[in-house]
Amino acid sequence: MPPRPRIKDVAKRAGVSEKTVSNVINDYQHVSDATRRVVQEAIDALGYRVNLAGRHLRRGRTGMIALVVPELDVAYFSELAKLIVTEAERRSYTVLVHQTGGRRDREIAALSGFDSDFADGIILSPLSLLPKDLRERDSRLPLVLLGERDASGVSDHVAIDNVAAAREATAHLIAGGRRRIAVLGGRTGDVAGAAELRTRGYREALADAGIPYDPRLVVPVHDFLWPPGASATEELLDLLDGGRPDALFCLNDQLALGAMRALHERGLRVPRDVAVAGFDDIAASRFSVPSLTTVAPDKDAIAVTALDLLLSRIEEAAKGGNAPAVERTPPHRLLVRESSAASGAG
Amino acid sequence: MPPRPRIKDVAKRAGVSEKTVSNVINDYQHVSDATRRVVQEAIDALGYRVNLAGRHLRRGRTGMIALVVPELDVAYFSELAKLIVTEAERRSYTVLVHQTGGRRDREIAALSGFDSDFADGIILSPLSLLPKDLRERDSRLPLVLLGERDASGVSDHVAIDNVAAAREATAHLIAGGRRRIAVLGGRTGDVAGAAELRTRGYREALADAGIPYDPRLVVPVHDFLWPPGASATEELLDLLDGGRPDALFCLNDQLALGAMRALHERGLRVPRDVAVAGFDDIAASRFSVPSLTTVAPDKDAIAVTALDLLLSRIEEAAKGGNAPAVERTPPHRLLVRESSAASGAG
DNA sequence: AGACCTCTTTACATCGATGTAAACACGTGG
DNA sequence: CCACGTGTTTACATCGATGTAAAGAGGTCT
Repeated sequence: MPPRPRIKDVAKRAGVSEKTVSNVINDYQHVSDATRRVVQEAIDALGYRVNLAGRHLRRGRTGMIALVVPELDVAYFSELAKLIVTEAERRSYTVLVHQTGGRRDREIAALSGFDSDFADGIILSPLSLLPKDLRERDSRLPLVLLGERDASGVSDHVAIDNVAAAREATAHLIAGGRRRIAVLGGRTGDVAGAAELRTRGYREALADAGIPYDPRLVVPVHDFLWPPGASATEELLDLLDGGRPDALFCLNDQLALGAMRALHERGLRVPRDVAVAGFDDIAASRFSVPSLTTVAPDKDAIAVTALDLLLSRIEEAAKGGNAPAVERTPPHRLLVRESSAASGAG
Repeated sequence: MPPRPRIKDVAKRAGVSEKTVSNVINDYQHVSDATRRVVQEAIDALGYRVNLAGRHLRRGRTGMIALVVPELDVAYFSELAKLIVTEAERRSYTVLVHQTGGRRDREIAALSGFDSDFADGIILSPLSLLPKDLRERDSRLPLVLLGERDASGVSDHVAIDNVAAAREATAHLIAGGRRRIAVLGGRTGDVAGAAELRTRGYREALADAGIPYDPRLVVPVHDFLWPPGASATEELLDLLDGGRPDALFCLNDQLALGAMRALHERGLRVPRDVAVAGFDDIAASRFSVPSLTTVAPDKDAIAVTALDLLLSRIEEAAKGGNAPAVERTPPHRLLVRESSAASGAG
């Protein structure tokens, strides 16, 4: 089989210059119809396709963006990845996927494109990144942060209003007659991560209802997955002297599903004995038994907004601009399902 | 801020030629320690990082592989994607992710690298691709197919033994006293897709046990997701004259979870009234209520094998070789959980 | 006819890194 | 002392596409 044809070969065959072929490929305005036709025929005949390495080198842009998430198999991130890949494709960008495992060193590496300048921009969903890491970043690579508060105002940021969302979810549980509401995955402290913000919203809702805050009900977990959800639940159920919760607000859906599993094993009924609410609205939550009440971030909006921001940053960077960082807050809503029906007695 | 340094700048600063810098970067053997040190210092001082576009153009390889799956948010694929991305990274490759939505035209486009020659190789998990599409493929881009039978022997292929796995799962249900076993997502026909192969295994198990085959119990579905699982189940439960199934063998776990949800809504208990088994062993299946019996393909082995094959193909292609297509069959095992406990009466 | 436009096409340099092949340096053995 | 080998460094061409600037073609207006 012959080697892949190059622009040179197309030019030769069409009897025009290489630049004219390039002009046809790139839809340059001033190309006569006749020339265009001849060139196109040569392209088709030879089966020519542009060599992206050459184009990238010359243009200085790759047409790729990096998507960096903690783990691809965590439903929230895979659902988001799906949307971002799809949306990027619509805009003629290809997505490179990296995983950090939530490790700070990996997240820092991502900030500067993993020691290469390959992607035109980065969408990063950090877990452990500190504000100072952002401030100390020396890369000019366009960057959009997802989901965690960008305390430094250093880069564009897209996240729902975590405090408000958590407050609504907690208020909903309270409205259902629950009083001892635990937070799985909760964390207090001044790091402004998703866990802290959601915990803050929870405390605000308690305060609104005049319910005293019991720190024993805030259970940090290491991974936001099923098993920690189950074990945190076990732990809570062992609380004595009336400390046992009548509701679990889980900071993501996997924790909630793990929790429901543990409740089931203890013979407790959801929502009769314990109400459960989650966060993220992953697809599985609609079909669990019982179905899970959860906060649904508008993932489409998140994906579209992140790409809008990133691509306009890329535009801007090409022109040498440097506009101030932007903060976007896509909507969310509370989806009430079976797991949080009002308690009978109260 | 100064522009990004190039090899030229490093060379100037270190007082050596550009090629020597390149040699240092690429760990070329014959570089004196003194030179190496000087160059490394210049690299560090300037914060030099290779420009991949330049390297790619020169080398003719990009260091990227494309992973093409139907949908990233389908748990089986996102779990696989996680493993493949991780494994590729270990081998210094970066992964480009594409989604086909299971559409044949997209899968065909993937076969030749989506009209660009960007990736060094492709891992494709097809749903609708036909054997003839493979035979007609004119690209020499290294390719590994996942999960569907490569009837044509045209390219490397990695898949578990779907027939045997389905046979084991079905036999397990039969051993638990079930006699009317439905197949959700089943399909008869001669296309050798996963659905057909698994259905074949199911029929073999029935034959082994001397149970007559009832075509009404084979319910094709369009998407392998929860809602079709639920609606197919509704349909089966409406079967009259003793046609109602006492077990559901679902060709993936999402179908199974949707089915369990539908059973729950009809007031049927799993496994007492109806046993359920799935396929794929997605993480959620371990924590559903009841937990789901399922066939667990060895996903690690699949990921590692696919990368082994692909990378050696890439090696080989660089040398102009052309070894015959390879077929690999990673192991699988049946995970028996709550959803398929033996029926009481029988 | 000549000056001047606009539209189309082209020659050439360039993006950054690296393979090739040759030059250079330093020993060793005859 | 010179030929030769091993190890190290370098000049130069090259990968493929495209931006720049200028040349060519054809027409209009005076």
